[in-house]
Amino acid sequence: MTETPTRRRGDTRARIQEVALERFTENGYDQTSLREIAEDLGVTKAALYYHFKTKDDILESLLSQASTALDELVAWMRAEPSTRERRLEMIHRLAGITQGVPGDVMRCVQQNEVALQNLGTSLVHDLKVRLWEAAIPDEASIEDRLRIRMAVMTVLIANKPGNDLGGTAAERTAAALEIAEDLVR
Amino acid sequence: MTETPTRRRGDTRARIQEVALERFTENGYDQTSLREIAEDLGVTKAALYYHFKTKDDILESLLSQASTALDELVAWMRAEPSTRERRLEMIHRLAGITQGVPGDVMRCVQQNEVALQNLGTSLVHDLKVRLWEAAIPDEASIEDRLRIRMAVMTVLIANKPGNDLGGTAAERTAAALEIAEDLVR
DNA sequence: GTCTATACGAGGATAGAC
DNA sequence: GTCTATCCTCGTATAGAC
Repeated sequence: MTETPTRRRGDTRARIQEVALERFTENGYDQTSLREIAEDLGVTKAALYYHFKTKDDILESLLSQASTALDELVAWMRAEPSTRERRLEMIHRLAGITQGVPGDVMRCVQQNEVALQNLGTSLVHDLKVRLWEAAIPDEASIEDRLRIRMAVMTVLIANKPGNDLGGTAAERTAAALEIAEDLVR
Repeated sequence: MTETPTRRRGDTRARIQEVALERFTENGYDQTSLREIAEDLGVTKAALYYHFKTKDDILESLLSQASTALDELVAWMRAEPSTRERRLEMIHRLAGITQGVPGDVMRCVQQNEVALQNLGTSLVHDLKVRLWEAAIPDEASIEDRLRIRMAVMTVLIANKPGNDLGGTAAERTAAALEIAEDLVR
């Protein structure tokens, strides 16, 4: 019954996310203006405000996928006591997530760490922190706490955009997992 | 001959740096406005522009101390071929710098990593990168490159403000150096 | 339901008076 | 050496056309 429009419509929200994801990842959240995004789509700034409450809201919407995957990982980690085997398994799963989630989303998360910290809504507030806190056994020393943290960061850094480590994503991840074996104990 | 002014003057530049250092470290570079700094000093925004070319310029001026210390470390590292002993010594010296430099400056550097990356003038551009590049031997594998990088980051993270690792600065640094021993090879 | 037009206050920055 | 006045862009908000 309803006409199919000649130009694709109703996907404006998705197209905003598309452009924002690219810009936020490439140039950073703070350096990306709403005007820039709007012009790229051929709409006005105000149109963005129909689809999203604020600029922050756009960023958050991009993170839901990564956030969900990491939430599940945190839940999995918390389900049973933290043994070395489980900690290592967590690191491996994390590596899978960093590559599994639509690549650009994870890159965007890492590229905008600081912007994320300044988001009041801590639903996505410091995904890393929640992760390593779940992994730290109760009686851990400072060194052990730092070790787990560095293992998590090694995996993330190995996949960080522009890290100029060279090699393929698979090679970098493999190297990160080797190092994590040394770190986690 | 020249009158001593009733209120101290001529030190406005230094006072700007004082306030900026505190604000940038506490609230972040992007979240600190020039109006905020100016009002705190009882001057106008425009006055700041007499002493500094841009807002970025203020940030850069704060970093000169840390930058100098790290430049020297890079130069030292490059002076001789990179052996394991030298790499470890470099990490130890780095730990000394992170505590030796007037504490707040180093904290400011770490608190504003991203802002620094966006500074065109790469005099201070990614202090860390210059450091680990100097430390990496020519034929290093991806894993070895990543290992050195993580060793540097471990030291920096151990001293990062708000990392909630607990313990004293000395304890955290000691832990970081232990871990670095495992990483560097 | 989707968007344009328009405006506001705050941001960084500049020219020029004093 | 410091300020006023001004400019452009930013994120945000609302009224109303379609």
